[in-house]
Amino acid sequence: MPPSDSTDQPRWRRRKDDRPQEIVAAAMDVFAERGYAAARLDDVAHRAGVSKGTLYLYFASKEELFKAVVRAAILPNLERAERLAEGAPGPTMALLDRILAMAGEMIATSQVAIIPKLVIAEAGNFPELAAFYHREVIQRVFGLLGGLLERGMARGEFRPLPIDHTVRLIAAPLLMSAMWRNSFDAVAPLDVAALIATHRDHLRRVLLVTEDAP
Amino acid sequence: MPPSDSTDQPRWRRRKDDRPQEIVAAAMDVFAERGYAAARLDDVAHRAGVSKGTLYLYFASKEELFKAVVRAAILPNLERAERLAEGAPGPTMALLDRILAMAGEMIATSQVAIIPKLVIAEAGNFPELAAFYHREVIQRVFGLLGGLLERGMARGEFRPLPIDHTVRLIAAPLLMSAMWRNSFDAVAPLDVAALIATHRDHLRRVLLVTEDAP
Amino acid sequence: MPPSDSTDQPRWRRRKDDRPQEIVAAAMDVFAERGYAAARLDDVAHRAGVSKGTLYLYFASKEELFKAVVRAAILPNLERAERLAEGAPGPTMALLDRILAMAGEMIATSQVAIIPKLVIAEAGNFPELAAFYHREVIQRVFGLLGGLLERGMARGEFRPLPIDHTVRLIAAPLLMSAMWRNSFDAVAPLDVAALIATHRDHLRRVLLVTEDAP
Amino acid sequence: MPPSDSTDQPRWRRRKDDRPQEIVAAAMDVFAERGYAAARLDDVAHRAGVSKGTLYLYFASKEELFKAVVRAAILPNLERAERLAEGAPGPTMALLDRILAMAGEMIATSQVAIIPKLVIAEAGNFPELAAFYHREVIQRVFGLLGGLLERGMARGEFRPLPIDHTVRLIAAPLLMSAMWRNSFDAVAPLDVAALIATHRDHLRRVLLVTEDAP
DNA sequence: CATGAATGAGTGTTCATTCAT
DNA sequence: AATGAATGAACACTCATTCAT
Repeated sequence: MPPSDSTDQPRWRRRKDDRPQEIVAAAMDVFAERGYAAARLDDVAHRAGVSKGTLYLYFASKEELFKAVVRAAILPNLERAERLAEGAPGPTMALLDRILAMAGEMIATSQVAIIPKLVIAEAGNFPELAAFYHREVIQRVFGLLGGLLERGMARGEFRPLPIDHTVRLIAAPLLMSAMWRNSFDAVAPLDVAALIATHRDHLRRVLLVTEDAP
Repeated sequence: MPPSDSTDQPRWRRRKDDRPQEIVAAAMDVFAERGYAAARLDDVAHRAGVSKGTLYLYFASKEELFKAVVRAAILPNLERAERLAEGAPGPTMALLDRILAMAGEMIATSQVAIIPKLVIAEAGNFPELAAFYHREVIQRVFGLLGGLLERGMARGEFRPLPIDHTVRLIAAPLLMSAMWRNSFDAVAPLDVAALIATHRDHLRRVLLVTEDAP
Repeated sequence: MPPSDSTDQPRWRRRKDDRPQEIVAAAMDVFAERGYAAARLDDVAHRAGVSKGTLYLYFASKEELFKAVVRAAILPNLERAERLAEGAPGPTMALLDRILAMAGEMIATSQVAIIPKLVIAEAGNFPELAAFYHREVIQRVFGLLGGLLERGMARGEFRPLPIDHTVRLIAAPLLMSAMWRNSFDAVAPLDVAALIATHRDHLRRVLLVTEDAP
Repeated sequence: MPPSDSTDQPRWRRRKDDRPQEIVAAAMDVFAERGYAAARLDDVAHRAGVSKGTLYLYFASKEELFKAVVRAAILPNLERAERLAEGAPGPTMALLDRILAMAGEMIATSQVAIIPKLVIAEAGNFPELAAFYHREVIQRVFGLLGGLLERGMARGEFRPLPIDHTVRLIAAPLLMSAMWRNSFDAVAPLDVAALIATHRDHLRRVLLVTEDAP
């Protein structure tokens, strides 16, 4: 038996404050792999290293756990993006570039890209969740992008365009990438960064006034 | 009771050849409402007006029924779109406009827009279905759009652009619309046609060589 | 292997119409042994010779099954007693004797005496059941006895007494016997018939006018 | 911080000797409301103002706690009744009246009337408890009443009657009242005192020799 | 072909009990 | 003594699938 190093903790070590996050992380894995309905709480518990009963100390039901996963995954990233966009100086297109790049990297490398797929898949069964996601996530993303567009137009950088539709058209390839990564990537992997780069090039032509008459 | 001859048809004659299609139609409704996992075959049978056992005369399992729904919903529309694109004369952008309009209308009005959501949601649980859908649907859609792009470039109508990425960027708003319609439309309805129209305007700037220097 | 006789039926023999009654009978046994909460539907199913799922073909929940048990056990006996009391001629005390004897025998020999105990035990958890039982059973029993009392008084056989209380005092020893049989009989068996006989003797002194001055 | 001396009492001094009684009192409430099986120890702990673990410092299991509730509720009242009956002078019927009145008031106003219902409901699951209750409660109640009957007969006040049955017939309305109060009182409240008063009137006719020939 | 009664494995949830602190 | 986080066995209920008719 090898000696245990100094960080060794008895396996019953109570880490009460970390538990909810550990459970949420495990749940995200399982929901990501199986979808909401097919995910088994047994698996979540096992992956979190706790018993099934422990789940219910922190989350009242599978549905509540699901909502916690959505919140935990989305909100920090959203806040990061909003901070990025808020006080920044310089050309608006550069800001938009940075936002797109950040989103692209997140989609390419992190688990959170699974969330929209999960929410969309279960929107019919959990209308309340759909409303929450629309209000707390989609509206904020759209508001963020819409603010950039308005800023660009106000500064004469962007052509006048219908904000609402353009925002959706900016976001659509991100959504598609997130979906693809969690559905068809095993069949045909997607180079998200490259796709987003081309998206950015296209957006330049669509948005910038200076592109019009080179 | 006299024996009936062989041509005798009971007046409650079941249109036995229509059964599978009726079942598939009912299944599409139910899958659309609940998602694959939460859909109950009881409901499918009831909506199709048959018994649960009858389902198994035509489909070996829930999974096979699901695949049949996907095939039945997608392939006819896909063939229609391919026919539209194939032999047509005239400017490529006009062709693309027609394809987009057709897709937009389908998304706005028909049930089939639910399919991508279902496939994406269950891709993890049914990798074979994901592969099938990628091969038989996505590849063909991408091939269709890619062919148009190549045609446009060959005729000097379109600027040279990376085919593969551009195809995805053309398709992304369609996917987003399909998703939205089946997830958040109850919360915030989407005017698909208008969104696609703006998309078309943007594409004009991105694709057409003549837009560059008016 | 001994030859099976002519009544032998394949074990999958469907006896669709009998199923609910078989299940109710099994459930009565299990509820009687364990009480409502401690009764396991697995046991009920096993005792009824069906699978657990089959229970749910006929009863929507454990609670509904419980109500069905109560109804099935009580109502036939109640109707029998009411028929006994209704059209009968002769002295009222003789009628009352017959009712008491019948009740005593039922308590002594049949399963149904378990029902009041079950209902009383669960009245707090199922107020609706309590209301049903009060309305459909207790009120009818009290009405039956009250009718006899009124008849006896009208005919000058019985002394004038407060109907409502007297009815309860007539019923109380029956209830006690039913409770005892299903609680303490293993510890100290009760001779229900003898107790009821003494009860009848006491009632004679209480009720009859002719006993007063022999 | 100065060291406290040995007589120092923290101001939050727990009355540690009262703990078990507080727990028993809380448990009685919860058992009364829900029945044994449906009662949650969480609720008991919460109502007693202690943690769930503390329960197990004083009671080895839910079953032991249940027995403690039964003992605590019944024995003091029983002793009170026995003291009432023992040394008293005067007519036996007056004594019996007082016993009945005391029992009636207890049933009408106190929690303890819930106990017989609980014991009877769980007698099947806890035969040992049933035996204990029969031995320590029922036998003593019957002994108490039987002693009164014997005294009355010995003094020529009461007619000769079978002690054992008559005791049960005296007790039955009390049991019924206790049951009713905890089952159907919400549906149809019972005036226990009035019922017991009528019971007393009936008993007078049954028991007293002088009533026979006024 | 068609039925629908029957199955039984599977899962979310509860709660008495334990035990490290 | 007291806590309360953690456990895990237990159970009601669901539903895809089967099969005798």
